[in-house]
Amino acid sequence: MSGAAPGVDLSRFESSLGFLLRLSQQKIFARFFATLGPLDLTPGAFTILLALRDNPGLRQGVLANALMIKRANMAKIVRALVDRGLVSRHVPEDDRRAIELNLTPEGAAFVAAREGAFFAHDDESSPELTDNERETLLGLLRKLAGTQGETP
Amino acid sequence: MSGAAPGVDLSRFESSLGFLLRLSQQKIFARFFATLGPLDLTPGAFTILLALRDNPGLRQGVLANALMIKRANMAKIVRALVDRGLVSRHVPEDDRRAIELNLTPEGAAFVAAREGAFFAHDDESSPELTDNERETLLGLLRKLAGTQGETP
DNA sequence: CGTGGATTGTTTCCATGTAGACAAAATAGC
DNA sequence: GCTATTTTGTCTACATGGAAACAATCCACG
Repeated sequence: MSGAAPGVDLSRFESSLGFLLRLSQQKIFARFFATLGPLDLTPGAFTILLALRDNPGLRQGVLANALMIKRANMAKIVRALVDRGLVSRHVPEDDRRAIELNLTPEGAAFVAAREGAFFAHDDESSPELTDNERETLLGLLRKLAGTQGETP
Repeated sequence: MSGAAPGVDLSRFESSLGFLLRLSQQKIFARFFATLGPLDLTPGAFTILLALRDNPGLRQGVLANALMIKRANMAKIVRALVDRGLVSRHVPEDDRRAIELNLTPEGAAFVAAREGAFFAHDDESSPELTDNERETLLGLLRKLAGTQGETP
């Protein structure tokens, strides 16, 4: 159980989805940071940039819901991205409460320069699994996360 | 994509293991907190109690490694559990640096009173999946997390 | 039209987890 | 035996994410 724990009985957790998800996510993210540290952004922030690349003008709250990021936290991350000149804000005429987000030219360049490494690393992030197993896992996670079947 | 995000194109992430793991874990944990809030402990801390129930006298660092919790954080959680009277510490004679952990009688009662609800909730935590799919997912996550095949 | 309720993003405070530094103890190597 | 290195747990400073409260704005309803 948890490869590095000889002699520790964690068998009770082997059927716990919550536990296994946490462990798996931790493992994948640790690999991310070990390899892509120089990305200069957390995976979450980079995901936001990617989402804006594909969805220009998206409202902040809509993006937060889509990525399951809380509004308070999204405000902070967006603030940081704006301060870095990667994202720009615009208040739409039809809703003075809202904020629409776009990548700046610098933001677009930032994403273009790093996207390849980001996804290449993700593709190689599960050497424990065969390609077939990985695809199966992705499919099940999509279903669990509610991402399956929706199209833009 | 992410059921609640009509009109947002997140298709680029549908093959991202890191993203899907984070989303899934978030979803499962949100369900945990919504249902088992009165558990009075984070899932992680409860997991520690369960692990100690099954592994009495385990060394703190060994437990931290097994559960992929950083030493600094483990020290804090254990401190809190000790302060609550759920866990006791003992310095072993053969290594004065180390600390062995055990459940107190209160700790054991705490676990016994809540374990059923904890795992029952976990068993019901993925209504999006069939039983078969859930078993497949568990198997793949065990493989990914490196928990497969090891026995006490 | 006016009011109550809902929505949107922000801020502050809090909780949780980590990096790095440290001291004490144990181990490895000569 | 001695010294350098590693291990173990703790503490501090920091980072990250969330809850709650709030103001501004929008919407629903009478």
